[in-house]
Amino acid sequence: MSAINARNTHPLIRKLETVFPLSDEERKAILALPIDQRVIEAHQDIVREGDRPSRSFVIADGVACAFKMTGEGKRQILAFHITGDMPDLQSLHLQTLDISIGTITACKVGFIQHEDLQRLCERQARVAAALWRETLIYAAMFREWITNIGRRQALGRAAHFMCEYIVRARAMGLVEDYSCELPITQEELSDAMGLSIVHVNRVLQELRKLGLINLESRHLTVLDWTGSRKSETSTRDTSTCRRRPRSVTPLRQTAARTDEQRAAHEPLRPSAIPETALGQVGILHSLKNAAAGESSFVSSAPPIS
Amino acid sequence: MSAINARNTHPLIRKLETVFPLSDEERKAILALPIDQRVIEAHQDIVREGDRPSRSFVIADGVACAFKMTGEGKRQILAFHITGDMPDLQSLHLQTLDISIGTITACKVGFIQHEDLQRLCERQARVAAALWRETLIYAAMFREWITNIGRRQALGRAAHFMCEYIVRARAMGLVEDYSCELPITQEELSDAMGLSIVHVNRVLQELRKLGLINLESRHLTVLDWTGSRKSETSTRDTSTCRRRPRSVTPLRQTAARTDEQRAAHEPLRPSAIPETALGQVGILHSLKNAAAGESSFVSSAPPIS
DNA sequence: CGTCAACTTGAAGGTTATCAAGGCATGTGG
DNA sequence: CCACATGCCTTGATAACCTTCAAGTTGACG
Repeated sequence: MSAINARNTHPLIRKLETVFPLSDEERKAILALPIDQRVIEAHQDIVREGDRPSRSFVIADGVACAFKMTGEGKRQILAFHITGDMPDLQSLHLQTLDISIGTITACKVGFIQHEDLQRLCERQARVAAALWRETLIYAAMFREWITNIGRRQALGRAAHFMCEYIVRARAMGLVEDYSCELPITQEELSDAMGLSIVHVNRVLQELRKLGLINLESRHLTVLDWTGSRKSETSTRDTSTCRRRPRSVTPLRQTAARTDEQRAAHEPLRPSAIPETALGQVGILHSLKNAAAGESSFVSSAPPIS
Repeated sequence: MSAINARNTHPLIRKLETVFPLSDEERKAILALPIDQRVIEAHQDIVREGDRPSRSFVIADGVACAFKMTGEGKRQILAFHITGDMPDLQSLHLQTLDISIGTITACKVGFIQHEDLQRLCERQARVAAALWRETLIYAAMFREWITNIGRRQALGRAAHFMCEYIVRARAMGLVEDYSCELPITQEELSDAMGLSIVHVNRVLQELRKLGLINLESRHLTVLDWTGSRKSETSTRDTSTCRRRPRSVTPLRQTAARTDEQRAAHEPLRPSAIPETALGQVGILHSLKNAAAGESSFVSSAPPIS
């Protein structure tokens, strides 16, 4: 809310400018898009699996989520969407939606007709590319999400989630001092992380006890971003990796963070501490890549003091 | 192998034609792409997390996988890629790779320079859209994968996986009578499904015991696709869904399969049996949506007798 | 002051991981 | 042709992690 109305710009422009600065012409073209703005109250579905929307939408304010239901009636939340996101941008090319999107908090939502977007894309090639890129970034987030759920246990999973969320919020300027609104209930968190509510509750308490996060009245603060309390780098031992013995470097991820990449983001780089702590290795790395291929994603956000 | 060499066409053309028929001009443009074909042996990385490739590649034959490594050295496989796939197409717009891609079997791989692809996209708008769509389909697969790992337990997870794999293979014409090659070890399966090897082994045996699949010497057959052994539709009861009580229709997925969609795919439609059986509800539904928005994805494959 | 949603806690049981060992096929060199 | 190694699959026992059930607490709000 606050930060958003402060900068009174078109959410789409803000979003795209986290990638590259727009030309006047491009900006004008976006501002010319007919937008149908609405407020949708909390806990409502905006679109549903199986719909064939003729328009997409931007979230101008609030938090929404994309989810699927299992045949058994279990819900899996796939992503939380914040200001500037276009959660169903894919429907521009994929007619039938494979996900539902619902609000978490009340949301200000701007609907844009597909035809208008299509026309914009035809005329402004760079904008088209930026939108494509946007969908690719979502895909990268999904990959991160899979890895988190598939290969980390509850504590690390929650820690990772918090980091990821705050990095994303930061890119939209919603973070100050590693601190942001997190208007998401534990039930919703559990559906996002593939855990039970009860266990999420316990894990969050554990994170608090470890002095890693502060989470109260829907406000999240990451206390130990840099991983000052590292519990030894010992886990980073080759012997840990039983799998894939033929591979040249099983712990490839470590190697993948080149010095160049490291240097570019020093202030935000989490340390190489093991799963149990915040500041998890993979997070920024992937998100950063995903976001901009480059530094722009992170560095376009206001610097953390 | 067999089926691929039989139809001796450009893998990219075959792939794109699962979406819509190409014009002669488009076909010519694709055939004119300079491609660097190579054979890469099994269990080798093709590209790695952190790389900044200047080219993408098509898999002309064989199976590869996209994966990430955790800080702890655990591997999560995100997708298996078969003939016709372009696993790192995203690198066309996202400079730094957030995943590694390695071969499972020996692969015939065709590398295409980004500049050439870019030029193709500029000149053939429909091809550009098709490629964009291709990346969107991958994203839909990732979403399906998240749901599978996050909200299903081992047996259903494995069942779902088998269905998904065979549907994908089928779209490339690699399936006959619900039967295809599955040259993937249990270890690799475990990294894909977020389980331990031991447990994957047990779950596969369970599926065999239930008479749902046949899996030996790297050949998979789905025996009970239609779910003839349904164990009552009883799970489809509203009371099952404790979560999200405010939502209008919690079991939205059911409703989402409209009659129209149903009719279009009757022969392949899995029944609405619970998690424990193959022919899991979500699979075709999402994949189908993801794939074509329409029927084309599935129906372009040779019909199952 | 009562209600409701969200959060919290304890106890019990189920699913899945881990450890350890054995089996079976394939391939290689002597 | 046999000994040996290697990769993959299999099995049993034990323990850890997480879910479920059941109940209680807290805070916001009318």
